[in-house]
Amino acid sequence: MELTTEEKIITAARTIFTQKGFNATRTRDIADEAGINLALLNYYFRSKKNLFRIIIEEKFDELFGMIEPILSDVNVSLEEKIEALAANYTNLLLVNEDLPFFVLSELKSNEYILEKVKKNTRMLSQPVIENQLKERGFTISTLNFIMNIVSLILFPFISKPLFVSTGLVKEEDFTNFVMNRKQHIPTWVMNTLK
Amino acid sequence: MELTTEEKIITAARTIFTQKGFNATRTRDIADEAGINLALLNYYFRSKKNLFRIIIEEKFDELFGMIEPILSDVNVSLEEKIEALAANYTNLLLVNEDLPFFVLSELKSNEYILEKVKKNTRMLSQPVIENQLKERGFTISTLNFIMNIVSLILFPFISKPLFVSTGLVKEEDFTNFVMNRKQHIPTWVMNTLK
DNA sequence: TTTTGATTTAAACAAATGATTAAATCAAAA
DNA sequence: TTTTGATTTAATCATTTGTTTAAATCAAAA
Repeated sequence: MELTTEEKIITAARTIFTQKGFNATRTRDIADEAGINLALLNYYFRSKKNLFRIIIEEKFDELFGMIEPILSDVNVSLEEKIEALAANYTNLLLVNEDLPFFVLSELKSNEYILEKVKKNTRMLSQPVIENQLKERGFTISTLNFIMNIVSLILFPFISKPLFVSTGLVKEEDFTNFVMNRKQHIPTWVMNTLK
Repeated sequence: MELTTEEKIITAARTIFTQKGFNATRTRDIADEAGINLALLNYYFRSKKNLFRIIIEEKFDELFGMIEPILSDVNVSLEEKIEALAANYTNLLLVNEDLPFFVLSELKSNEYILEKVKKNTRMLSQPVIENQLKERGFTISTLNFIMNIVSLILFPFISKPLFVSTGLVKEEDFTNFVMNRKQHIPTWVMNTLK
């Protein structure tokens, strides 16, 4: 591998921060995972918090970057929007299972992230959706529509530890489970509109 | 107030543990919240972990205690089951907003809770639901049926910080938002079955 | 009142942990 | 080869935090 020390640290930080969150992460664990000396972490990134910002920014964009472009496109029908969201998110989260929990968790405890959300809050795709719902004669509120879509897509990933530990879903079946849901969610959501 | 020292500590622990989780909670914060000396906490409960067990056990039962009796009752129709779950959970969580996130979070990091889940895993109301779905000619899998209900009910509480910080939901509207959803969820879920 | 055991307090300990320091090493430029 | 600046290391520091200790206080029994 041809990673610089800096890249090794970031890679390790990404792994451990997303797994354990900011507070539960030890700088020593990052150093070990990266195979470097502890002091190097502070030498390159000044502080744990600084390093964390890089990761959370990256993860945040991964999770929320796609939703706005899809929802606000007037040329994409409601059906196509749900399909695109279900497909893209499921694929993303299957290789990044900790992502939703991580972001929601840090949002609760991290001042900095709250600010970031508020800035990027042109999540105002609402008008477009509102129009499309009205045009088709659907009476559901835009907020409920969005909440339902996001719930059905994200919640299985957030609650996976619960469902696996109860035995309701087997670890090895989880991928198939969400891949299958991905295909049903558009129908389910459209059916709620009638 | 007529609380014993022991009760004051438990009350304080409940507040702080559910808000911050096990790791982020400081025994000193519990002591302060309870208005007692730090050493009393160990005098009465031996350790932080011990105190935590009492709280998590309690909260765990609150969150999962109701689901099994409702789902496994053969005399309760599918519609009534969804209604009961939506109503009971919404009411419970409105006065306990941190509960779902807290339990899911601790489930990920707490060995002890995993064991507790596995024991109480006679969450095998599956056969009853499976029958009721089959009888009515619905082809959705039992697992998807349960996952959809739970997602639609719980996710708004888990994602509240996100939706509030984006401005999609105003803090003061949240109660109305979920009270309104509570009434729609049974219809939405039944519509996914067609 | 005296005694006894439970309760409470202030102080301190030990381990964990983020950060810093000073010295060692290395690689490129002169 | 020597020099210079970047990189890396081992050791240490300071703070936080769960827990313990020893003494003080209090309330009930004798």
